[in-house]
Amino acid sequence: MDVRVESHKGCGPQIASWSESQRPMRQLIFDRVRASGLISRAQLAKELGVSPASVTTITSELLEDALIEEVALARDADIGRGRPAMTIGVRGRAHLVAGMKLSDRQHTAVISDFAGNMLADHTIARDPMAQTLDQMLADIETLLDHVCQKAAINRRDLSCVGIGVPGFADHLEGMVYWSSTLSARSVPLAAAAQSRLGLPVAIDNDANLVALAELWFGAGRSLADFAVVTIEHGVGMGLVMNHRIYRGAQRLGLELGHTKVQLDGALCRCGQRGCLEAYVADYALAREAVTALNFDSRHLPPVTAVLELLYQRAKEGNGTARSIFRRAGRYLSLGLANVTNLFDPGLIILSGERMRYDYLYADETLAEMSELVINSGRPLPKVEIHAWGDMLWAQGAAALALTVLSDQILATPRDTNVA
Amino acid sequence: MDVRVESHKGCGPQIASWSESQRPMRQLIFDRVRASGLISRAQLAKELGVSPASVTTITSELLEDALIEEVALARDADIGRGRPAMTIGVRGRAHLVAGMKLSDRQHTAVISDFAGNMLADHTIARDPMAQTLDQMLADIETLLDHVCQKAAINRRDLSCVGIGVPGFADHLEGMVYWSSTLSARSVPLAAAAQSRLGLPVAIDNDANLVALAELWFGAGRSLADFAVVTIEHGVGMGLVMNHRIYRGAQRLGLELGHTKVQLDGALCRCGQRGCLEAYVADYALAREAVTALNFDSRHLPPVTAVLELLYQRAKEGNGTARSIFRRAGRYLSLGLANVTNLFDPGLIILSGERMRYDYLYADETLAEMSELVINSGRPLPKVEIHAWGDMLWAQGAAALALTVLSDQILATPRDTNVA
DNA sequence: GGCTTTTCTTCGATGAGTGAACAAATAAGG
DNA sequence: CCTTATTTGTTCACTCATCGAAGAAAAGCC
Repeated sequence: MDVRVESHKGCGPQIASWSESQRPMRQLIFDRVRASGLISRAQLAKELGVSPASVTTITSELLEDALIEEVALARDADIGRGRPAMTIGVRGRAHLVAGMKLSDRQHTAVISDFAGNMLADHTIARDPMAQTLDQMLADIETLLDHVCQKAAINRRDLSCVGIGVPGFADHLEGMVYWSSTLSARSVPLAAAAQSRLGLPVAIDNDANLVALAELWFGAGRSLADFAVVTIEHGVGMGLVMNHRIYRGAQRLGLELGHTKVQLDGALCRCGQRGCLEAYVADYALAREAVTALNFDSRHLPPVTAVLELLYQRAKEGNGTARSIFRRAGRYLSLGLANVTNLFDPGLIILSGERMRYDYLYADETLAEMSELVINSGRPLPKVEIHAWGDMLWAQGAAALALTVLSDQILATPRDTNVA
Repeated sequence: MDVRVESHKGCGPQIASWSESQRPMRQLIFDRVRASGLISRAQLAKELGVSPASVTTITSELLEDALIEEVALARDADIGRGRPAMTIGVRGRAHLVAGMKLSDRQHTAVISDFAGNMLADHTIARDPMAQTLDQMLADIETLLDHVCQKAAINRRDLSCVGIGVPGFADHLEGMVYWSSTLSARSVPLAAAAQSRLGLPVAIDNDANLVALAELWFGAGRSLADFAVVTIEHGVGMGLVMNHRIYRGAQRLGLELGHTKVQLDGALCRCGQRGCLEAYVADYALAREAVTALNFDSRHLPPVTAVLELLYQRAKEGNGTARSIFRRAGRYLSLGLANVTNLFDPGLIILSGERMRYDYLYADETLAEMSELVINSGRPLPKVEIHAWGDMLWAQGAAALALTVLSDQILATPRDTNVA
């Protein structure tokens, strides 16, 4: 009957092995406790879709390991009858981590406890010049010691350090392939810092840190997917997909600042032409400002001062100054439209100190963006402006350290880390 | 001692519930068998990192359900000593599915068995005009009946139908928000086809089908991440991430064709200006050709004929014709560079019948692309050209139907589908 | 003071997966 | 030809995570 020849050449994706796809419930429960701050066991069971029995078992293990603690709820909080809930939260004192953001003009660091409470911060200024690895390590060490002193702790009390750098950083490999702050290419920063500090170190691209900060502390906490676009000395992007940072297939993607928006366009500091960055980053505005405001090119004030002056002139009604911001705004809207067309996120967060130059994000810009997004028949992504400072980036680095740390602690078999 | 105030406001992403993250081993084993074509139980255990005992248990269940079958290996295949392996493969006869690709000038369909073997195909030509939903459903029904007849099966023997359409299609909701082939917007195509055909129907954007086809049958099978760019009447894109199709955060992303490559640029058929499509899609070339070749604008030949002529002229050395291809090539390289800068895939597959106009993908274009990709210190993605026809798209649709079908069969508790 | 309600724990049951032993089927070697 | 080594596949008792049900604990309500 069935004379059809059945070949067996196979089809379908060749997916990796079994063990990787499993995320143990220990981690899920811990993550949930940390995300909630304080939560009762009953609530945990409901939210995770797990039996109360399992929650009891696992939380008692975590309590025994002193990773979480029971906290009596404030008296006025529980309304309604029934046995009052005993809430649990992450035990902040269990571990301490540091987060640092290295950038062109300053390095910032924070100390955070295991529950994500910020205990201290510190900033050191620096010259915007590329450093050698040794210089950078020295800076890192100094900064770390200062912030530890502020938090009244010893450096050895830390369990992990997270570091964010501008440029091409591979989180997984711990490599920095290029950074404006480093003179050398392909630097194994994570390993170098780890041996210098005697502490576990995790690194990442700085834009990812902002995304992580929004995911951990900000607007993104309740969202599965959103994008963060940072505009500072360069233009960066971080993307959260399904509650995770997406770093590109080979972990060096999302270089929004260097997507081309114009063939043979404006010169970018990367050496290529037509990059988005070459139209909207601070140096792009500054170099036009120098022309427009007739500066003496031999005695240029710092970039921030130039921009401040340009902003003043624009507010006063100076047409040339306005047109500079105007063009940057138009290209920004084009860049955001492309992000929307490609990633279709539900929310785009614009971040960066310079967001206060509101010409950049004027309603005009957002309206333009909506005109450049292909009309798919569905609502456009919301756009939010978060003009937070460098502290946020360092907090993202702390969050990075916390993920690495807690994953490591919880993944290992229990009896090895009873300490 | 520790007077630090510990607040418990919580931090970290708020991830969804437990049950979703689990993918049962039944599915993993089945997927692996299908991917391998023929594989022994011992090999399965090794590749999945699972004990042989579990493999025996689960495969015997699958055998009982007649989803897989034992196939004696060819005599000359087994070299080496030890008990010869008994290989298993997906039982093709277990189910049949259809895949269809609807496009402007033709509709294509294939019949595939459960193991992914193509049994028959059929194509019907049509006028490039938008249809009503009823007309499209009629076309679908006719096409399906024809291809079933060729495969000598009854329509009711099918277990699932996969359909790909150009435009904005939401796979999850089964909605088509806009398509060049449909006159109406926001059409619930999956539901409509399902009730018309009396069969389960899954739909998707057509570019995703090519990505799926590459993932199931082509170069992408061994890769976790790659991108597919299709150039036909429009420019589409499919992305595979971690062995899965990525559809954008809200499932309508990856509209590469409508990313803007020029402010106030060429007019696109979407009504906006500066879309990549407006420079490299077939209609973009054709409208320039009409000017360059001095056609009588009242009696235009079909687009394909115009392009063919343009290609001839360019090959003969006609400067204007060459410049048309040249410009398209430059913008294509810009688009590919942006894909690389954002997604950083290891491989980009260029697909589409028109890839034979090799001016578009000349070494020149690829060289240009590499100059537009930011130099991260790591190798550029490979670019492959696959000039396959519409049949590939329909095969992708069949793969879509197979994923939906097998996930559904394997996810349900076992005893309910012993039939 | 009962009664209801909610939280949390205890304990036996269940089921998925494993390890180890063993049966089966072959090649290599004397 | 018979033994030995080797590989495949199965069986079965065991572990471990999770669940359901029952019950203990701690409140408010009447």
